[in-house]
Amino acid sequence: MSYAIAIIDQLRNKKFRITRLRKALIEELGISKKPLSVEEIIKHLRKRKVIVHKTSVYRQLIFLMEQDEVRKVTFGEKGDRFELTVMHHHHAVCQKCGEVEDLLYLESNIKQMEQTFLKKRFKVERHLVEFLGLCKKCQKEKTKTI
Amino acid sequence: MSYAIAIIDQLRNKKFRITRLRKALIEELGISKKPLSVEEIIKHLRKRKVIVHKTSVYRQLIFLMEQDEVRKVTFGEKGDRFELTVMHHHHAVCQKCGEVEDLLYLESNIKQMEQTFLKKRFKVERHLVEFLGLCKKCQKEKTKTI
DNA sequence: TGACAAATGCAACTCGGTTGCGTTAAAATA
DNA sequence: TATTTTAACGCAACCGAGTTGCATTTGTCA
Repeated sequence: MSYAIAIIDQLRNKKFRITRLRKALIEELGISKKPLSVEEIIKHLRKRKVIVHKTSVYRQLIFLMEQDEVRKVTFGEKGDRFELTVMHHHHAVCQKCGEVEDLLYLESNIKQMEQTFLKKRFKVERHLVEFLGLCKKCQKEKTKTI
Repeated sequence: MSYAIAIIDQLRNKKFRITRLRKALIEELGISKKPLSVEEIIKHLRKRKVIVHKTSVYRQLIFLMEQDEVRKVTFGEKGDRFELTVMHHHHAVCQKCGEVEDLLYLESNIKQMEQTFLKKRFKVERHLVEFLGLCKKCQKEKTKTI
């Protein structure tokens, strides 16, 4: 199931243009199981014959973040990664094979932590909760990590 | 209370040289209440008359990370930040005034989350747990965030 | 279909971080 | 304490993710 159609509709209602890039980018993020780097985005788009300049991708991502449709996440690598806001959750990232697992089962823990802030009167706008390590497979064939 | 002396001693025992920069850097990280950026490190060192090139700071931080005495953390900003491993905990970062509060009271939540991974056989090597938002003070005088 | 602003492509740029190499200074030895 | 060795340093040049300015293209609406 993809969230892309709803997002595109919402943007159209807000009178924003639906360009080839904007549409394809939202669709790609909507079907990706993990947050994507700009490099990955360009590669994926190329596969579906949408050839774009990195500048346009960055500007598009900034636009979508302003509309609160996209969020930046970090796995402690060099570059940033991006995901649809509606798909926001947390990840276990294998440092060797790069496999990403969604951590749906942590949501209650995170909610619980955010309760703590209510008491402290700190208004949480954003959180980073990611776990980096080795997946089951890669623990066996242990070599160098990324 | 500073952790610097113990760390320096340990390095000396491992036959590493204790240079002016190495010593001053460990001491600065040891007295800082928050993880520091390289820019901040250079500024702090300058105040105590230790003038160093950014290259040396980066190399020193890489060395200290290899020795597992220092960790890289990210607050979702441009650059990275660094802290002593023994001081590792999590933070609430105000996006306006930059104030950083240690989240000692989250440790039990994080331990709990890591329990989850034991069941999944995912070996956690590192985690990112940071909360970004507005502190009590800045919520009142609300303007632009960083 | 034409007009117009929004979005795009491209070149040049910024800036955090890295690399190569010649120089300096910790610390072991005499 | 002077001498030797080599780890650590400073500097210049570089790398690459992300940004900016501007001319060109394209989505939308009359």
